[in-house]
Amino acid sequence: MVKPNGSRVRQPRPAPDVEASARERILDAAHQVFLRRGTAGARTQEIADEAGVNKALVHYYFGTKDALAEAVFQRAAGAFLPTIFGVLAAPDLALEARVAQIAERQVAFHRAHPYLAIYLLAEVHTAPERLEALVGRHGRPVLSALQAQLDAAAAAGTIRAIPVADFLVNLMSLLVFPVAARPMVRHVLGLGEAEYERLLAARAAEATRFFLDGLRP
Amino acid sequence: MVKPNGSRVRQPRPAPDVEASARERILDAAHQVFLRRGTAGARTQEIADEAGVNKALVHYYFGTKDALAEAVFQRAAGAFLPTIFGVLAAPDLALEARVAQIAERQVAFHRAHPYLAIYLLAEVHTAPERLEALVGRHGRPVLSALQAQLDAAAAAGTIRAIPVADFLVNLMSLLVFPVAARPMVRHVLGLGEAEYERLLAARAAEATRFFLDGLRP
DNA sequence: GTCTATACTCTGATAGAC
DNA sequence: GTCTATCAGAGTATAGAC
Repeated sequence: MVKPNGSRVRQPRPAPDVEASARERILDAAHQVFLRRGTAGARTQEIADEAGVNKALVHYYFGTKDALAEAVFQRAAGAFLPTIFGVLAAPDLALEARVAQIAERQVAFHRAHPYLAIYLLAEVHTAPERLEALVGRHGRPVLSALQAQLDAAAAAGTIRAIPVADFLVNLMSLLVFPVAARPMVRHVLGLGEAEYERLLAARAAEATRFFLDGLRP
Repeated sequence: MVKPNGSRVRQPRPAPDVEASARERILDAAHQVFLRRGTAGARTQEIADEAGVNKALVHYYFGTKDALAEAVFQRAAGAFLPTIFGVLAAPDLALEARVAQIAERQVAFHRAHPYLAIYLLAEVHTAPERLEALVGRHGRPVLSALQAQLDAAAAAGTIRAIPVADFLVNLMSLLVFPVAARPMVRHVLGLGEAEYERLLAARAAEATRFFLDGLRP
C-alpha cells in the first residue's frame, strides 16, 4: 500500500503482520486472562506475561486496566451478539430454520469460546454500565419483526401464540445455560469431560427439537 | 442457658440473640458483598463496614478472606441445591407435579435472592475446586430414580423418551438463565424494571408449560 | 515502541491494648 | 471479643532511558 511518491497511505488499523502487533497481542492476552480470572481477579502482570511484553506497555496502549477491560468486553459482546441477531435479522427465513440456525451457531460459538458466556454474564452483573456502550438499540427492530413472524405462525396454527420475550428467553436459556454452568452441570450430573463434550455436541439438535416441540399448539 | 453453679453450657452455635452475633453479622455482610462485587472484587473493609465491625474482627472469626469466601459459597450452594434436589428426592410425586414444584420453588428462591445464581455460576467458574467440598455426591441416587420415572412415563406414552441429563439441563436452563442473565435480558429486550419483574412472576408457569409441552411424545 | 526502575495506593493480615 | 494502629505485599500506574 505504497503510493507512487513513496509515502504510505494511513491505515485505519495497521495491516496484520505475520506476527500480531504488540497491541493485538496484549488485547488477545487480556481476553484470555479476563475470561479465566474474571475482570477483578485478573492481574496486569499476567496479561503482560501472556502477551510477551511488560506491564508498562500495557499501560502505554490502553492507559488503565479498566479501559482494557472495557475494550475486551466490547470485543467479546461484539462477537457474541451477532450469533443471535445476525440470524434474527435475516429476512425470509422460516421459523424452524431460524431456530435451528441460531442453535447451531450458538453451540459452535461456545465450543470455540468456552468461557465467554460466563464471562459476559458475570461482567454485566458487576459492571452493568458497560451495557450502555453496547449498540443493543439496533436489536429493537428485529424484535418486532420476529414478533410478527410469531404471530403469523400462531395464526396459521403452526405454533401456539407466544410473546417474543418468552420466545427469546426460552431459546437462549436452552443454549447458553449449559455452557455457562459447565462445571456445576458436570459436577451435579457426575459427567466426565468426554461425556460433557458429547452432551454439548448433541446440544444444537436437542435444544432445537425441545424448543420447537415446546411451541407446538 | 446457665447452670446452677453459674457456668455456661457450651453451645454448638450461640443461641440467636435479638440482634445477631458479630460472627453472624459478618457472615451476612460477606454474603451481601461477595454477591454484589464477586469474590475477587469484594473488599474486607466493605464487609466490615456492612457488618458494623472492623476488619480485624473479620480475621478474628474467619482467618482469611479466602476462608470467608469458602463459608459464603458453601452456605449459598447449600441454600440453592435443595430447591431442586429436595423436590427430586420426594417419593411418589407425579412428573408434572415434580416439574411444577421445582419451577415454583426456583422462581421464589431467585426472587428472594436475586444475585445468588450468577454468583454461584461465576464462583464455580473461577474457583471450581470449591465444588469438591460440595456434598453433590448425594444427588447421584435421585438421578437414577428420576431416570426410572422418566422411562416409566415414556413407556406409558405420557412423554417422549429423554435422558435424565437432558431433562435436568433443559429444566434448569429455563429457570436459572433468565435470572442469571437479568441485566443482559433486560437490555436486549428493552424491558424496564417493572416489566422484567412481571416476566419473572409469570416465569414459573411459563417455564413449566413450555417444559412439559417440549416433552410431549 | 519497548524496556527497567520506581512511586504510590490499596488491601489483606497481624500486634497488642482494653 | 472488640478495637486502634501498623506492617508487608501486591498491584496499578508513571518516569525516563534506549
